[in-house]
Amino acid sequence: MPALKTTMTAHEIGKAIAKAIHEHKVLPGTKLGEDELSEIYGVSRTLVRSALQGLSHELLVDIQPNRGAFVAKPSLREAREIFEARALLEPRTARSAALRMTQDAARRLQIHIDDEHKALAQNDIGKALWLSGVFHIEISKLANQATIGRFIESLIARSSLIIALYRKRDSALCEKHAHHALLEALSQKDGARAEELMQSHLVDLVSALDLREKVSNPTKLKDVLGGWGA
Amino acid sequence: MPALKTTMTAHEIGKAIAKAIHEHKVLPGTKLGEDELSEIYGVSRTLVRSALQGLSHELLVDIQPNRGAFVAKPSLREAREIFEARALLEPRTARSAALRMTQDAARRLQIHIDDEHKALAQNDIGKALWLSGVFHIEISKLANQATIGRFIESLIARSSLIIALYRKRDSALCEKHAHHALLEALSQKDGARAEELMQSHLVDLVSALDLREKVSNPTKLKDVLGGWGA
DNA sequence: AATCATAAAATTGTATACAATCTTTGCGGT
DNA sequence: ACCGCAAAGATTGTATACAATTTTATGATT
Repeated sequence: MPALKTTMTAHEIGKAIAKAIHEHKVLPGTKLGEDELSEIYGVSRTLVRSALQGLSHELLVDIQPNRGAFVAKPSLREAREIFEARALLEPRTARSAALRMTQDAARRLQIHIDDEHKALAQNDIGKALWLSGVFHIEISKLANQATIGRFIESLIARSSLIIALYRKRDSALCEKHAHHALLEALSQKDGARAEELMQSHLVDLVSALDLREKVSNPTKLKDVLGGWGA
Repeated sequence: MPALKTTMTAHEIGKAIAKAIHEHKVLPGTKLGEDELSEIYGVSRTLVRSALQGLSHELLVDIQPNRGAFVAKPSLREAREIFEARALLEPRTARSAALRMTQDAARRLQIHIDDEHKALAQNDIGKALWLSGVFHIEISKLANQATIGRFIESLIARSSLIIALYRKRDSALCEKHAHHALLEALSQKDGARAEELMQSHLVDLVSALDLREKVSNPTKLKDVLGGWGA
């Protein structure tokens, strides 16, 4: 058992909060009070603030001056942009990953997929969501392009916010077979197929979202509620 | 004249340092001491640290634990990755920008180009470099894709580090006409041409760099210096 | 009862104080 | 002279104290 660390670093705290966000343990809009967090992690507000500023830089939390930090609520516009960016970056990255694929990587990804299935079997949606994101990140790491990989990582983190906000009712999260098929293409070093699969996988992800403009126009509130006593 | 601000915010300090880096006022590897900066900007170390952490997140500065912050020195590998990423993102973004081009934007970009020429005429290389970067950023803003725009902005900022480290001797920075040609294509809403021009412009930028692997292998030092007294 | 003004409480923003770590300097030994 | 070691100095890391702002609670007025 590892010696218990005396304190957490700001980076670790940020990671912990990011994971909670990714797992939908805390939902968009949730206030992240500094005192509360410093209590939780047993550190002073200094480190908490540092962590929150880091998350704010990744657009995972929204820091409002003098009001505090809140889990970000990406707009519809941002949501669409993020998945457009993913559609631009990830398929190409999957292709690169396929070309550099190794036996060892395949084994690790297979274990990862098994974990995803286990989490789903236990109805641990949050964990499944997180693992699903990590799967995409692992692929981008295989492509060995740290720069683009960082972008993808950032996009995936924000995607979890979008799923929390805009998921269609009773839509499956990640089709079980999608990741498996991807792994297969990668294992066979079939770059073209990996690229295609990733592209369609992302389309599927978007299709599980409702990114239509909301019609609720406040000025029409009277129309809706006007006939209450008639 | 605006009322003189009592203090700078962390964000403003970060911007100021980033601009100095971009303009090659401070070169890669330079130590950014906290006391020194807090003296310069007239704030406590708290804000300086916040600013440095922000810059570190953008990979513009490298924070070494217990040792301090230094202007980042991207490796050859990173350098190549960054321009690969730019080649992936910017041409497509230029195309989008062309489709949304307005008279007003054209005017602003023209003024921008004039400023670039002025800076070059005055031999103010630093300012010219900065303006050149801002030109690319402005185009990406026109594309109206904030997400990808942020990525591009980050890549351009890091590019200035790469230029500082790897520029070939006496290579022209930005061919004068390149930006002008781009503006022309944009003004004509010729997306395809803008995309092409941006692509070749980036190729030109890379060709002004020396991204070959350095041959200096420490084990061969003896070979090089062995014959000193013969 | 509802609303606005005001005061108290809570929270964030910044500076400072102290602790931990690294760097430099000076000394003694070989 | 040169190397290693130890103490002093300088710098970063964290916590706390105080200031500024927002939020909530209270109460007077219409």
